[in-house]
Amino acid sequence: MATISDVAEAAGVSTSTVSYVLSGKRPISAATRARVESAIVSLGYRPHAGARALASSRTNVLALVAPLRADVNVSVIMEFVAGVATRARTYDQDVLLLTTDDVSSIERVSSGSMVDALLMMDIETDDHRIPFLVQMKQPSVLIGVPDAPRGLSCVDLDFEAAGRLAVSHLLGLGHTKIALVGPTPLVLGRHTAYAERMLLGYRRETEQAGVETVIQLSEASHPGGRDALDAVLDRVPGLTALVVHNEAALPGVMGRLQERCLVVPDDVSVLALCPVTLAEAQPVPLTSIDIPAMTIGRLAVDMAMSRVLDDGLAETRLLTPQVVERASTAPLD
Amino acid sequence: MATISDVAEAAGVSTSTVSYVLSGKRPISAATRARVESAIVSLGYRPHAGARALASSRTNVLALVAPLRADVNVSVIMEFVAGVATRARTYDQDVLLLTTDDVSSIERVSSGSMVDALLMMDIETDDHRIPFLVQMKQPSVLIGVPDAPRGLSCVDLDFEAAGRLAVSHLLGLGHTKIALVGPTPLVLGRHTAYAERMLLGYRRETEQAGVETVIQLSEASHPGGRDALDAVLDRVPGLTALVVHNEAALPGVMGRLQERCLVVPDDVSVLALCPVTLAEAQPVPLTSIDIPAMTIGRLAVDMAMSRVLDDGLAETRLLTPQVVERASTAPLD
DNA sequence: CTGAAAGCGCTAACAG
DNA sequence: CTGTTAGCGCTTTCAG
Repeated sequence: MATISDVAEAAGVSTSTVSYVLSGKRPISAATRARVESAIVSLGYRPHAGARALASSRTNVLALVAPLRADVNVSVIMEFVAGVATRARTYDQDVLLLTTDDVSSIERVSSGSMVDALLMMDIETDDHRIPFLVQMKQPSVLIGVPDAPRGLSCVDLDFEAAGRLAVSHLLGLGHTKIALVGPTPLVLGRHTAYAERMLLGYRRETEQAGVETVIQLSEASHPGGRDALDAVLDRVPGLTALVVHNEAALPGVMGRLQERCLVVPDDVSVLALCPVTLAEAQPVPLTSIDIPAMTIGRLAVDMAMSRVLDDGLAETRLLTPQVVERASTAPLD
Repeated sequence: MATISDVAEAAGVSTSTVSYVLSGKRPISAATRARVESAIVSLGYRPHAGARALASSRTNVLALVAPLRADVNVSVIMEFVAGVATRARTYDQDVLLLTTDDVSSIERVSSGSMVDALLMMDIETDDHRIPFLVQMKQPSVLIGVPDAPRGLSCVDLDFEAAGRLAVSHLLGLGHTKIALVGPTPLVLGRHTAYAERMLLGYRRETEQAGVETVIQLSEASHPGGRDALDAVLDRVPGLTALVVHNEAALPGVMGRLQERCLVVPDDVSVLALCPVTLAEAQPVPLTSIDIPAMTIGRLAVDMAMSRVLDDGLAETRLLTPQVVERASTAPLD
């Protein structure tokens, strides 16, 4: 492998000049630049990442902490990851993937100076990793909003608003016998922030409107969705509308509705909280509140890089949810 | 951050001793080791990854090239990634995720000495990246088998055998009116290796048995699966068995069968080629040939590390497919 | 606008 | 069993 000295020699300049040509951190005459650049090309020179990191304390790598739980919304995670990875490249950053949520991985990459910043998914309301993130030398961005961000940057869909919006949208259509098919007990058991916030919004809006409702947790699987629907129909006689916040259970819920000869939206309206791709892929295109995972991933990178590059401030950004009407909701009679 | 000199000073030894305590590359007396280790702990010392990479030309990072295409088997990819990430940690390696399949990323991480080895998914029969992988200084492992591996390591399920096995299993049950719902035209259009190999096996086995069959490509979506099933039923009057090699279309196929009042397995047997988790999550648990994505991911890491550590030889490993009987297949009358 | 040279923190000869 | 020291390849003062 060619080194910076090889390039310098070939171009008849010093190594620092080569370095500055590469970084653009000081003016270089056109002639010199040209010679250096052609030397770089002809030698196939690439800077050594480790050497660069050592000298500059910048790694050009972002850590993404993404627990790959089989039980949860695989497609959402994938979208996040895609958004992060793509956006990272626009800052000339690569992505180091950490799939465990234990603190040791975080400490390793942080203390080992392996990354410039950390992005963390699957945030819990009282996340045990936060104290570590707070005292790291690298900035971090939470994808999800804990109860106490402690000065960390956060970004997410406003899930509380989404919960409210789901309810108010159905109320607006005249439905009052409504229920929620929610996340798996596991997700809630971990106090996953987005799930709790959505429930909170859902509850507040129903209470405020004075309508009774039922919240049915569901396993994240086809059979789980079927069972959840059966339970809901048992618990809410005369049900006319359903909110579903559980991607994996969605097909089961929809399938079971059909089996029970309940036509969507004539008999039951369904509003899903899930990525558009999923909403559109159902047998009946679903009215939905989108989870803009790709966008959130991109924003997370932007926020991280603003802190890395410009020493920007921490902030919390909540994206406003929106209902997109498709074929699964209708006014009550 | 504490450096190795800080530790050496605190322990009253030289930096090389600290280094050797850490690497275990030469014997250290128990007493010295103890002092060094306690110094490490009390200072919270962590070696600087860049400095280490520079001095040792080992990064302890593996690159995973995993194009995150929305159209394809999201759950399979996730399993791979999980298998790779988990196994990597047992070798004290981290995982750098590359989500584009262009050559420049590969060159960047390779020439920049960012990684110790590369794992590459989504291999095509005549993959344009192979020439680059061949001349890299780091070893690489293909997850998938191209036509000409050119001395690279490969690992995958034996998809040709899987295609044959799917056919022979159904023939063994007495079915002769069989069809295949295959991958999306896009996947085949890219000449994705696993898809072509499966088709090859499927074709060979049917030809050899002298049975006619139909191969129906399908979009990777619920509606895609529905359409594919309709097309198949059109094209094969009296169909009694179906092989499905398209995870995302599976729910659509199954749903449409039910809509058309075709009972599985009484009227139509279904054999799926997909991860177990998916096969078990269907309304009717599917007889399937498992795609052991997690295992393949683990093996890929093992193969890569054997080349990194022991300078092992390149090899191609094909996992033998197996049918697991569940509720979706039955003998013909 | 360019060069010289001092590190960045660690590993691995080499020397004892 | 341990210490000394020469790099690894790059960035960035400091000097001109």
